[in-house]
Amino acid sequence: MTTLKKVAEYAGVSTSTVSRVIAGKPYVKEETRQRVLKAVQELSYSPNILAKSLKVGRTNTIALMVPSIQNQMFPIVTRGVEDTARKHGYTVILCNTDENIEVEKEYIRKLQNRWIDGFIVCSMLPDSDHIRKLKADGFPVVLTSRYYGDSIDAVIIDNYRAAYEAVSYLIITGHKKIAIALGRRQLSLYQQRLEGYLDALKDHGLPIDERLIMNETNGTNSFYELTQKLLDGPVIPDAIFATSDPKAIVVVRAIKDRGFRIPEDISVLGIDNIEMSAFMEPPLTTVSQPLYEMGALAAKKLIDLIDHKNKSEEPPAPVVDVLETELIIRKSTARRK
Amino acid sequence: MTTLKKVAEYAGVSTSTVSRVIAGKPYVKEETRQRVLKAVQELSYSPNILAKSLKVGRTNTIALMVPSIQNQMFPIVTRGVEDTARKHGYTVILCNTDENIEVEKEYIRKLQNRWIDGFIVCSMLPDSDHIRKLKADGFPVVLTSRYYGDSIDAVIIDNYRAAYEAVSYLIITGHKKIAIALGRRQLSLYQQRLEGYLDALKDHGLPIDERLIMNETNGTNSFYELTQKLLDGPVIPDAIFATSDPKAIVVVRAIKDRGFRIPEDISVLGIDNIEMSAFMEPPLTTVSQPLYEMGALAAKKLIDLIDHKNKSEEPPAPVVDVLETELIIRKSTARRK
DNA sequence: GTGAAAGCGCTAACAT
DNA sequence: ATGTTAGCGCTTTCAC
Repeated sequence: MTTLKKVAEYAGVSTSTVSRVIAGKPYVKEETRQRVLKAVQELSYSPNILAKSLKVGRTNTIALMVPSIQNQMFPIVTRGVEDTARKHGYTVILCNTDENIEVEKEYIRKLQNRWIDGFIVCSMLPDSDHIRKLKADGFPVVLTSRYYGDSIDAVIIDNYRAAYEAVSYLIITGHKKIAIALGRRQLSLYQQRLEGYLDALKDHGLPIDERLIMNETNGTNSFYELTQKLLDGPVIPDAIFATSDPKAIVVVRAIKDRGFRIPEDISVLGIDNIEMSAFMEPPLTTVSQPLYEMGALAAKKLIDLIDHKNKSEEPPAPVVDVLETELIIRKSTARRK
Repeated sequence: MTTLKKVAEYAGVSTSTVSRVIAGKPYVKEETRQRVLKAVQELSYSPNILAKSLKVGRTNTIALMVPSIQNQMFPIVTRGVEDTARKHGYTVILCNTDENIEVEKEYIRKLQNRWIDGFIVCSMLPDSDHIRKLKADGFPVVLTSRYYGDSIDAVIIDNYRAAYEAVSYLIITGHKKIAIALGRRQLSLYQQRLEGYLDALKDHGLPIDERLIMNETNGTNSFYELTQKLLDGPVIPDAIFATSDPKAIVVVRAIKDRGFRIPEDISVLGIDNIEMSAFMEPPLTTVSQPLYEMGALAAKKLIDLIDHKNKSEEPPAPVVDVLETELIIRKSTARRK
């Protein structure tokens, strides 16, 4: 193991000089610099990041907390985070929480202890008070995808509006009985998407039929049964608005397996625009979220927060960034007369 | 910031005693232990992992290197790795290399310096000599998905056999003109899949037609054009064997867009069994890789290597584990008469 | 059983 | 322009 000290001895200088050269600091004679660099080369020295981090009090490492990287939204967000982090010299630790608050707490407990500079949290739950506490303790935190209140920086989309516009589109294209495949209402993003759905119906003078609201019971796959039950029931929808693309996929499967055609009998519309949506049969009409940009911006904001903290500045007031969504019209929806 | 020292002072003992209590070591009077624990509680102390790591020479952190987490294989592998790592008290750093050897090198250079205990590499390229060097330097490394030679521990599948069996299935079910959508041959896994394809044809007395071999030019999407060109040409296949599921998805899209039916006109068969395969239209016949298990086993092996190293034992001879694959028959293939 | 002290490898005043 | 030195917070002999 080559250390700074050995390099210093080898080059016949002090450790501080070597440290200066490594850090690219000024005030080193060119000749000395060359001698040190030669020593570094010959001993193939590379600095111990750990020792440095211990000394300077940060690690250039951030943690990304996601419900599960297997949810197809998050690989894209993750790339946004990682690319941005790498560009700024940061490394990313990946944490899957499986929506389990205990796992989340455990990760925070473990990582907070001075070896993570900040957190990007995609897995925020309404009762994630430990995350609020983290922020309150002055630890850099940025939320994305989900958020609750303005006390923490966040990067999100306008879920209400996304749903409102999606459902309005269905109404304008002639649909009268629009069902919704609704995610867990505890998550505010689904609550908001529900409200967008309800208000769109209301504003266009369509009645709200409780029987058309499918509430997630046991994970995304539960919509398979829920959809089939709906189709077996008294009131058959002419469109289903799925509150996420993975849900739409399950809904589509269920509809086909019951022998209905998409979009001729029933239109399906999702939210997310995950890669797969374009390759389904039929390709899915959906509302695209700028997932990569969300990750990238969240990382950028987090790094800014960390920089502030390093300069011992007061953290700026939290900002919630709302990114634009876009309705992507494909073949899973059709005009009704 | 509460440190060990403060806890010691508060409890009126030495730092070594506190350290012993924290580490759960014996030789501490019960009464003292209680006093220390109380101090820990009241000062809400939690140890600085960084300082500990610097001292003991390891971090309980491993790095996972993947081509891209957006390739749908890798989220599953990643979960296998992360779940296993967490169970053993390890944290995972995620590195996307985009098949770029410079990015890979940069990550290794940065992480190797004593703050990563080991690497799991899914992105190995034939000329990734820096990874061989890593291993040769005594650094714990496990490959998965790809490997080159037996000098490094690895967890893989039998790519030759997977392809051989897949193509044999197509032949047995009556297909005569089987095309292949072949990934970059530099990657041995695709070379092996090609050989499995060729040998299956040979062993069943079918001729090899170069025109039926589509070589990846510019990423997975290049198979869209390649497939369409093939379908426009003189020799129309009755089946296409795609050497990965993402390729199969693109191939299916191209076939449909050219107006052929699957499986009536052309059968399609993939390899991977990513989640999406079951939801395509038609659901994809494919060879499943135990992706989660590969990740989990790779992590387990790596942690074993790390444990060995910690005990300053010689590393055991590398073992290449070959996991079982399984042909999953769905609706994208049909019997020909 | 418990404490004193050395030191992991590095950085950053402070001196010179 | 360069060197000296005091730690960062922890573990771990070695003494007592």
